[in-house]
Amino acid sequence: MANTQDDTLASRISRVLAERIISGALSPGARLRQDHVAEEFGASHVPVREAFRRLEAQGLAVSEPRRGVRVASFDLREVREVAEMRAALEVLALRHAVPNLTPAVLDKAETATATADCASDVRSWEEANRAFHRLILEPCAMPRLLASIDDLHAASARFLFSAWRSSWQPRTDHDHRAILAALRGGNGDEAAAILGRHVQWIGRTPVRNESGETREIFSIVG
Amino acid sequence: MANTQDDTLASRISRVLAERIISGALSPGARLRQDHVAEEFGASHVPVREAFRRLEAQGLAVSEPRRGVRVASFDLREVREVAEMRAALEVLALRHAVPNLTPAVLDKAETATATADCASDVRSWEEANRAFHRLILEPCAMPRLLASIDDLHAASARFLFSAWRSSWQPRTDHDHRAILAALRGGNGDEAAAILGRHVQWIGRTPVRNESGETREIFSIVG
DNA sequence: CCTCCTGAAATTATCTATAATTTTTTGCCA
DNA sequence: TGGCAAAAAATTATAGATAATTTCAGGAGG
Repeated sequence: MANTQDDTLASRISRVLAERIISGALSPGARLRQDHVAEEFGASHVPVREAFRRLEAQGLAVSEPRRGVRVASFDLREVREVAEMRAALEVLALRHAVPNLTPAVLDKAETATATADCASDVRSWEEANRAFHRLILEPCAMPRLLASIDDLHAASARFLFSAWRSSWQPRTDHDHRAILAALRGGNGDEAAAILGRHVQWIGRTPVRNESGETREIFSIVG
Repeated sequence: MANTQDDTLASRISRVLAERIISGALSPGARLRQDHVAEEFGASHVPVREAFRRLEAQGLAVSEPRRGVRVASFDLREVREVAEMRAALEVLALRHAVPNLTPAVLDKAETATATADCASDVRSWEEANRAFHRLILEPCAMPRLLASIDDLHAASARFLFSAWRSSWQPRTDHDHRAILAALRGGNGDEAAAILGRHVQWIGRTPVRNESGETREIFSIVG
């Protein structure tokens, strides 16, 4: 087994459910029935309820008393809200990270960007992109700020996977390279400015729905 | 009774415990024992555990698997972190609130500031101050952002009550008035700039501890 | 054919009781 | 006094029960 030591059952359940919500395996509005989840994980309802509370706090689920828990819905307004919050907080984190950035970290970030550029599917692009942002922000050493940014990245990833369900168009991330160049040149203000603009960029993806109509779905691509 | 309908037991318990943590009735590092809490509220351990998860998400408690839950500790670095996060997010919220601000809202905010200036104790000052910030930010209509700001205000209040345990020195809040003047004059950028600087102001309070030594305790006073 | 109502089934929220594990405390002995 | 072992307490989890509420399916009536 080798999995029963580290942390609590509730947190394992919440991680698995979070992953499913982010990936889109659980659609917005879907009900999360505690007894079904409990049965699936071979657990009782107590840890399941605790997992639900965590998902609620992360904004991935909403709960109405006596009516149960549902996967949170989202719309263009929330995509914009998350983009702006990420811009504000990531800029703050970067400003504090700048004095602690080492060439080694910047090299790792460069590698992450290269990985993202080569990604052939949206899942691996998201993973590499997130790694890039994490790498350059982590040295700010502000745990509460980093935790908030992580939650916003989870929301971002959900929007992204919902827009690019299967297809993915590889792209070269010029912003990431410009940020790295500015950081290497010791120009923290410029790097922060590019990052703020970069994160707020909202991509449009044309999507054909069941009835054959073409809609545009919006997501954060940065 | 009239209290058993509205919401769930778990959320009531978490509200009461949050209130105690913020007010300082529960000190940093204090253990929260689920059975004791359950007994006090005449509840079983299940809703208590759910309440703990919410406190954890709000940053008011920390949980170590198998070792239970404790009231979160904090230090000057976290005070600074919360101040900077508040500055970043409140500025963002104000920028979006500006187009929706009405004279009625600004009048209410002015009243809140007047109430804060007259406050004779730190509790009522904090309440009025929070009302001021809420009033001018709420019209941004960004629920996720406002929820984050609320959590940061809870943390701020905790720092504040810890610094000004009993005493409180009334003060006239010139920043609040300057913000209102700028907003009335249609100068949103200036209002946002003052707000950003205002929230980052960290007050120092000399405090005498048990051994008679004088230390300085820091908190956000805005 | 659609709408509204009703009753059955499902679900939530809660409690009690219990077990296994782990941590903390206590108390003994050197 | 210090260190170790036993006892006590606490956490995490299960199982089963119950009251209240919501959901849903089907039938009566327009």
